[in-house]
Amino acid sequence: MSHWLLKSEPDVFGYPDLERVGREPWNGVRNYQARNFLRQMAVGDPCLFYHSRSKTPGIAGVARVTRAAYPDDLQFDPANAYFDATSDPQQPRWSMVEVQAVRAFPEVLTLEAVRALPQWGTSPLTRKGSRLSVLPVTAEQFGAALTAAGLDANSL
DNA sequence: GCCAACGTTGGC
DNA sequence: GCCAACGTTGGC
Repeated sequence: MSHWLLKSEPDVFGYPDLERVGREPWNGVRNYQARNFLRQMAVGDPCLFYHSRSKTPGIAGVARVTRAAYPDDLQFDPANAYFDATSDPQQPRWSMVEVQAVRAFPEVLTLEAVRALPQWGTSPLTRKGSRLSVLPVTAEQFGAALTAAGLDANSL
């Protein structure tokens, strides 16, 4: 089992939105490195849900992968902002997974608080200028984030 | 293959 | 809203 972190802008789609809808296709990823991570995700993998471009950037909750990578349909919709005219339907370029809300953090674990966790020193998340929107986290990083948020990793 | 220009991300 | 950092594009 692998652990992941997904970034989302709460003004567009925040953790409360995921709780409201239950399951959500994680579409619109248009970065090769992030896409490759999406393709490595397995059903059941836990994900930290991160709020970016927010007044208080940080981890808002835990999600879980409910469907492994499949073609992102937005790439074939000319009316959609994520349309990619050069993607071959026989060999779709972009993938998405489906995720489900698992548990909200009691309060957002701020980026500042994440940076203070020694396990996170090597993560792209805490590196200045990092724009990777889907990234792997170690089990240690995942556990440390849950503990810092006041949750028991075994209670998920 | 290089690299400047551009558009986007994301913390502040 | 600002701007540094980044990934992508396209001229050469």
